[in-house]
Amino acid sequence: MTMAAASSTRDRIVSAAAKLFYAEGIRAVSVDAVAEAAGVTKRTLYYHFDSKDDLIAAYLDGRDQPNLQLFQKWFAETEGDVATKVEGIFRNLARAARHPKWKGCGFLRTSAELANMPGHPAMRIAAAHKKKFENWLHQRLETEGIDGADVLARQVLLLLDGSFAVVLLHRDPSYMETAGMAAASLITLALSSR
Amino acid sequence: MTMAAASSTRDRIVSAAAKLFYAEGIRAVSVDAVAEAAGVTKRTLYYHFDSKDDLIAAYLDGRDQPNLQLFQKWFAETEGDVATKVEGIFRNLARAARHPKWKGCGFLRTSAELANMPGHPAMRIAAAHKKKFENWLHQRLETEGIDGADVLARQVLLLLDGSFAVVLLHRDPSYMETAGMAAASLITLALSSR
DNA sequence: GTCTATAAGCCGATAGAC
DNA sequence: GTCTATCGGCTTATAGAC
Repeated sequence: MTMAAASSTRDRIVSAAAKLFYAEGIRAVSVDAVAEAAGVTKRTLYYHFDSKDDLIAAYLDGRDQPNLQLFQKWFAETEGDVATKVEGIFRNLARAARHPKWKGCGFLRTSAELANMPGHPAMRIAAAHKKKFENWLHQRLETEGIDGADVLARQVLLLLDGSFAVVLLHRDPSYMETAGMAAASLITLALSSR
Repeated sequence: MTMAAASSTRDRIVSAAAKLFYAEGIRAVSVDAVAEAAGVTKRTLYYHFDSKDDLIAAYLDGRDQPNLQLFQKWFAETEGDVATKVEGIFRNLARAARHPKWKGCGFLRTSAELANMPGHPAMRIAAAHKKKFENWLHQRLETEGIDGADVLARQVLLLLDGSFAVVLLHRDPSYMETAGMAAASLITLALSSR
């Protein structure tokens, strides 16, 4: 069926774009390179996407749910109180960052590249992604009866995104464990004053 | 004198590059654009710099000391204990981030763009810059007799760089004040257990 | 929906004159 | 040290056939 084939082609293009954009950066990767990696011609790519900007947005949109679910899985499978479970996210992230292909957070790196285009569709997708994580964490902390769970969720997010940036710069994943300790300290402090 | 003229021309090129690279991103700005903004021809630019990569490194190198001194000034002119003085850095940064031309941290944005070139000269300059800030803060905290001042300095750095990334994404400088509160909490906690 | 072919222009970098 | 002029290649995007 033509529709099914179209959908599958589109997926292959997004998948190839995701691999290249994440590995090399958005502006460093040409539309030609994405088309070739996907095994289609440029004309086919432009049939499925209006522009390169449209393709960038599709790349980030495809990473939204998988990334969120990974964080939630790491939280869920860590045993202990909520501070320990949050610290588990940082520990797992440090492990992931030791993989040679790790290149930081695709959402943050894209937003850094598109800093001069605040209204870019990809910027809105990235902002919404980070907000979803913050809201999810807010709920987890509020369930524990923590006062100021909203502020605390933001502080953990700041430590998380800070560790993405710093580890990308120094190539030293131990900063992520240090960030996790800080997050656990702040949460424990809040728990102790319930 | 020819030497003096050469030096001044070089400075004008670096200054024009800094303005454009920071405002629009490294890969979004062409060598032609930098030359035109500096009021020289491309041939003159290539007389002073071996390559665009060389120019990028000169841009970041020129921002190293001014940025560090700004942070130190904000720390020095804030009244109070060391936790309050560190929080003063975040408060001043939040004020700076409200300027319409603010586009995050040039060092972090450059490292995000060059993530696929770990050995790039600009990456080493950026990493050294952040390390200098961390070391300076480490000394300030150690002077206060804090145990684990090295870990604490890293956690403040993580909050600082996290706030650069998050504020750039959401365009909401209040995250910087939230990060400053977290930094102050962590420092106060360490002070109380001396 | 996918192809071949190409437009129109910008990219980093260089040649050679003065 | 700065200029004019230009190279070869790559860029996003499109025309038109099937």
